Amino acid sequence: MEYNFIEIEKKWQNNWKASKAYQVSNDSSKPPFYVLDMFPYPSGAGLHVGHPLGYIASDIYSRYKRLKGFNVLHPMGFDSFGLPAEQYAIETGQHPAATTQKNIATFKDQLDKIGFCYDWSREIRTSEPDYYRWTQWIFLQLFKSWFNPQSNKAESIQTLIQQFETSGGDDFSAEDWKSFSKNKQQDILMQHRLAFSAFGEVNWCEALGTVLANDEVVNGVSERGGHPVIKKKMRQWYLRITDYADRLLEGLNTVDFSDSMKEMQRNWIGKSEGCEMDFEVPNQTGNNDAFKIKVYTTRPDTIFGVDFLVLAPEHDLVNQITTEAQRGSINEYLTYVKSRSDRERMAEVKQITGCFTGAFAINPFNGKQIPIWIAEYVLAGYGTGAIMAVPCGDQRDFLFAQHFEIPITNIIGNHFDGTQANPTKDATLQASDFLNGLLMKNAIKVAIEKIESLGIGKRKVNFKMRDAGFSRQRYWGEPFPIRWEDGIAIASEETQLPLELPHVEKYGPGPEGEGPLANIESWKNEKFETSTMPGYAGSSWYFLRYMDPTNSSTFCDKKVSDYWGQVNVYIGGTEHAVGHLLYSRMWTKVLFDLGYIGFDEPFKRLVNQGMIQGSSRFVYRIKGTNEFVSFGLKDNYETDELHVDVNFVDGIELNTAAFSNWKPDYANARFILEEGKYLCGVEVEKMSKSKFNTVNPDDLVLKYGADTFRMYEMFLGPIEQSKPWDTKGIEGVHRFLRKLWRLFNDDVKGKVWNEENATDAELKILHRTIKKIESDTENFSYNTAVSAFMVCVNELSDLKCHKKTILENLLILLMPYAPHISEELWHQLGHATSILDAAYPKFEASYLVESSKSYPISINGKLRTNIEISLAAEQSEVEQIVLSNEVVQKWLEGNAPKKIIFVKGKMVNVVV
RNA sequence: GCCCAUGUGGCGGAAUUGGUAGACGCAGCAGACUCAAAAUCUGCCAUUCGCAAGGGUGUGAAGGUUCGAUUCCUUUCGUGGGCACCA
Repeated sequence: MEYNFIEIEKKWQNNWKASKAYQVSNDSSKPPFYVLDMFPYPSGAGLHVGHPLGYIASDIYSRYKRLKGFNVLHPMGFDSFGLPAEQYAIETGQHPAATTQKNIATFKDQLDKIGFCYDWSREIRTSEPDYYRWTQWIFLQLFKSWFNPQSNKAESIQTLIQQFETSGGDDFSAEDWKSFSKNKQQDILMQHRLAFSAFGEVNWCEALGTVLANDEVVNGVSERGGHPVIKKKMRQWYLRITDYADRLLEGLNTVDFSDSMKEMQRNWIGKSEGCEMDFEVPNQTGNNDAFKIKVYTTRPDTIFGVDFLVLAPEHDLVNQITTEAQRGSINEYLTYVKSRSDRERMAEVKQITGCFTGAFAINPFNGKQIPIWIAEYVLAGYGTGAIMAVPCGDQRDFLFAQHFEIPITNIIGNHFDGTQANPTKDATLQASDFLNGLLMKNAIKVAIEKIESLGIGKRKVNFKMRDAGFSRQRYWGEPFPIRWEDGIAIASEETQLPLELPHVEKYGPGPEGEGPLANIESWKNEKFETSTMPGYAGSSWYFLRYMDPTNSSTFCDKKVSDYWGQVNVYIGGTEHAVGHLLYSRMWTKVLFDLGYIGFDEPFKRLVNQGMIQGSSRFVYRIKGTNEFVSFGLKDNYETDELHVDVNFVDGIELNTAAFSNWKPDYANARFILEEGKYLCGVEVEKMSKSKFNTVNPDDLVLKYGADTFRMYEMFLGPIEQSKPWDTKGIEGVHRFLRKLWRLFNDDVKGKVWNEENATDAELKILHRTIKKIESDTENFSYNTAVSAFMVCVNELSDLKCHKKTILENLLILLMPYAPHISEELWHQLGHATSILDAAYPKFEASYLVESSKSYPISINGKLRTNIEISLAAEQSEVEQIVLSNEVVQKWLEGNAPKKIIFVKGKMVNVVV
């Protein structure tokens, strides 16, 4: 009987489906365990081999936990709002709802073939009204809440109103508050709401009449059409995530994420401590009102080394302080900056740009006049948008000063050599008045105290993180349940939700860059907000909905979320390190503060999967011809590099016949070969349809079966590591499964397994495997687990062990990895119930006890021989054995050893 | 530019806390079985010197700590991911 994986996999997939084997109840005596995948965006390209990497890992873990006696929640759904579907709609006229529907069907079909244990009865789609009704509801909670710094948590906006009514606010009294107009009151409240509206900059493309995503902007022009793109201020919604900055930092101490992941989040939040300080700018028009420029610095200790101030080009005061003489150049510079993205502005430090405003500020400590410049390396969004530049202590300031020939003041003596800045805090200050003689790091505190006592500034904690933009001028997203009346945002009634996305025929932008919803008359008449929510809205809370997916009275019953609790293990790519993970952490904290859930961190443990990259192949067409030249000869010609479908290439050798048949253009292609072959160029890059480097899992499942595919993906390498896909090697895993099969069945003789008693040697193999698989599975070290299965089956085959007592335990260990073949063989062994709920084998250490070990013997750290020594032997005994050894004596050359290092159970090193 | 990760045979990778570098698999080579092929099985497989025994070198590069470094430290180069409107 042969291993017919096609039949076996179909049989058990149908069987599990019919018996609802993967349906999970919210009511169980077993302890709960929640294993979650980052749900996919259902792109039109379908699933490629990169997607299942994390899904297989989580599937293995879920199945393993189920064997260990847990009630495992393992759901899947779709993040189905998003830009690509809309772009596709603009190009083809097909409604995003229709294409999304179709793409999801394809995804589900592909996922099912791999044999995942998802409870599909809990599937969610963020673009369904039943789902986004609750996204809108949570948005309203954010809108109706503020962050109370006293209680350090979100509270109803009503408590703030009460506070204003009884004791007023920062700069107004209770009486003032009551006298304010309704609009003014609402404006003030808006400055505290967790979801708020304000003006912010967007990428605006005049030619296309629309706002563009950063992705759609390439080198400062639109990807479509290559039109210029500038910054434009528009009214936008934001989430006040900065109020949660400290709690987002603290929360990292309570979760099990990798250190690098925590580091990335900490850096993103970017907490820094320093101070704000005012620099006066005498008003040149003779008015006595001087301007004040507020700078933020983390290095107030360097105050006597300030040689110039730099403002962000967008800074409010730029226009007012610029002198007439400089106005022309400043305007020119502003135009240049408008065309540059933040990224470009920070990245190209080699190219130093800036412009002098003509104005001078006064250093409050020594009265020195310092020139004020504007430069693109200062960003308006961070700090106060103005910095004090200290060239001797900051390399960027140093290069700027050098480039524009601004004289440099040295405040650290010979710690500064005039050729580069010294950014350390370990130098002793000189020429710094009251700070003279202090170490810089100690001077920071002294300087801040002085600044505060002089009343020219104050201590200030700053965050790099900015409030999160929450508006998109798009169609395919959640509508805001907000109407605008006389400039006041009015929340929809919660009972009126969902506010359904209206059907449109055209997806073009509305007037003035508004979203497509602005083109719908009824929508405008109702005064509804015309932008929609961003992609991360739906994904910020979906893990809660899986717990209680069909509840129509609340987003998730508190009793249910209390039962499941936090996601125990969350698996997904590092590309979400900062965006999605921070947003969902914030939403969870808000829902916790408001009492809707009982935990304030969503994910207890995070496992990052690496990205599977594509390995692209290139051919080289000689310019203006239909002739293709092999890789090694391409430098002799002028060529165009073209992606070629990786499926036409064996290694790097092109199948020229298949290539010619690929596209009509290539039908008459001619080839210049090297050594009779056409060789392709190779590059590792993102797996993408447009690069023709995608590999479809369906083909592999068809050819080798789902079990082989699952194990091969895990065998590729550590789960968290990125690696290019290579199908070579899958044969080895397939051979392993066939070898396993032959322990039970012979192709000719049929059944070969028996009920004999196991020998010690066989039990040793089994228990070593149990131990290894259990710890590897817990640690997500699946590549070594697969290897351990191979070793086990190799050894059992060598011993000709066909014993049921050994094999049935092996099957349970293997089930999470290769469920179909395990279930089939399990039943062949005579079991009537499913292997899905078998009991995990228990490891017995007694089978592995050894009495002696072959110790490696090194001379001066170099391995020279091995000696079998009892594990009970102590140092003196071991020394005796080692020194009498022939090989050791040869290396000693008659000398006595200096030292003998003996690590029990490990090794011996003789130092000569 | 900044942040994070990463670099080991022809290839994917393994190596517990600093303790035998190259497990397992792919590819390759030689052989067995076969009319033949597939499948399967056996052996070899970092590099270099050597008939062999045995020795030298070797974990991106250069230094350092240590009896001992793929592992720890410093410097440096390459590659991948992220950088706020892709998801």
